[in-house]
Amino acid sequence: MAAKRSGAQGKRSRRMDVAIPSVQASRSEPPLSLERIVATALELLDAQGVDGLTMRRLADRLGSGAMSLYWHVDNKEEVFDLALDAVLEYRRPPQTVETHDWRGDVVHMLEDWRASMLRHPWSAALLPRRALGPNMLSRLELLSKTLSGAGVADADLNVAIWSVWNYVMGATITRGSFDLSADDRAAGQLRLTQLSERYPTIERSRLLLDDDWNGAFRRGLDFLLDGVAPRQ
Amino acid sequence: MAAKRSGAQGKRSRRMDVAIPSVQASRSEPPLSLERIVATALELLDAQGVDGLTMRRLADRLGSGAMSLYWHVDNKEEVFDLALDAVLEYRRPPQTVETHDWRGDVVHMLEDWRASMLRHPWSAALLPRRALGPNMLSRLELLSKTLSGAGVADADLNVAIWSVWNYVMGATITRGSFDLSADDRAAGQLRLTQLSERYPTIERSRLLLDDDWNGAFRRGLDFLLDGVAPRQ
DNA sequence: ACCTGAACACCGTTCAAGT
DNA sequence: ACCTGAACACCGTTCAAGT
Repeated sequence: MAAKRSGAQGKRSRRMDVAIPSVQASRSEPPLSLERIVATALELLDAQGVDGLTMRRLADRLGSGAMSLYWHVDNKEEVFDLALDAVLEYRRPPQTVETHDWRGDVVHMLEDWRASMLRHPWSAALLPRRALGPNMLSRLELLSKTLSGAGVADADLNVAIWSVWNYVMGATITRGSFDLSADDRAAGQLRLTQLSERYPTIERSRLLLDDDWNGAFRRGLDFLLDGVAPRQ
Repeated sequence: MAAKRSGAQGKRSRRMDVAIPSVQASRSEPPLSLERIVATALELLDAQGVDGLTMRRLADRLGSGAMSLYWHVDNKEEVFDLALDAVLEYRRPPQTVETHDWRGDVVHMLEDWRASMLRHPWSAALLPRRALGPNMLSRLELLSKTLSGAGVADADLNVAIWSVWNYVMGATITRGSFDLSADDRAAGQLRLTQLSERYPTIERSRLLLDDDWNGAFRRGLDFLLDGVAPRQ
């Protein structure tokens, strides 16, 4: 609320609106733009994680003053929103033949969603805290349409989607954070071994060292899909 | 690494180690202690959320200087760890008769876990980022033992546990954050309606307005458990 | 239209010092 | 053993001003 100016304005203003800016003084930085800001934010986030993104650092990388960002963007949260939605863009597979393999389609969509987030490990944990951007909505729409086409009744559609959402988000958030600290996990398992009288079962199964994330994801997903929309 | 002193030391030092402290000057604050710090941190987190917890504010509520906390605690992260594990304490149900209803036991454990986190909506999003504390390990141990007793093969145990973990965490994190912003969701659905040519399916099912969280959680969980360990 | 620096009200934590 | 204040190196953002 209380929208200032900016936002959309900043976005369109670069595409030959008024005049072609005189050739940029030698090879100094190109002018600021939403595109450059988002791209650089992604770099920073990938390199330094969520806490690494700072308005000041971001501006620094862009070769501008910290406050210049605020003409293009309302606040730091908007930077997060834009970066997040950039990650979630869905490039549909090259519309091959009409498959009627809805299960395969769904699995593909979900694995692509997960993979997109894992490519930017900060993104999954951010997603549930933010409003759903257009790219995420598109993914949900496509998922919903596919499930619906697969015969899931309208009354069951929301449960199906949220179940799958919960599973994918949980898997990806966990994977994204646990993965960063493989050392911690080894240390954890060690501590577990020392306390093996207290945690015998998970010590024995080496729960904390298990790292077949992809396999576990896929197998759990199959269980869930079996229930959500039984194979025909 | 590089452990200073403190930590465990601070913890035990209050229980009549040296001498009974002279009756606290009138009714001013009791002395600092890990217990008080954690309890107050919980209050602050419940009231203000993750960003609301500040070492300075925490000390303020405790009637001490900001730096006094650092004798009891290594850093802010440790405060989070302690608060988180406090939330996850599991009070087992009054060991009634030996039930052999493993499925009921598992469902109870998972619903209790979810409910514990939802009572402190900041906690779920924190859990995947932190090392697993003793209370969480106990929960996993109990879960593991129960599934194992229900006939899940050792080779499948980790997949089963991580699947369930993923689902519960995803559901709880999502619920915890979406719930805070019911207005946003209504606004989102409104925006969706305006864009209904772009997102017809999820617009029609009113996905963003669905709020039978408990029912959806339970139904999705049943699907998953059916797959993880088929009803005998 | 776009960018800037100074300033404000915050942070977590180190350090040297108090009792 | 326990607590403290001053200080450092940061934050996000407002504001009034520059071009």
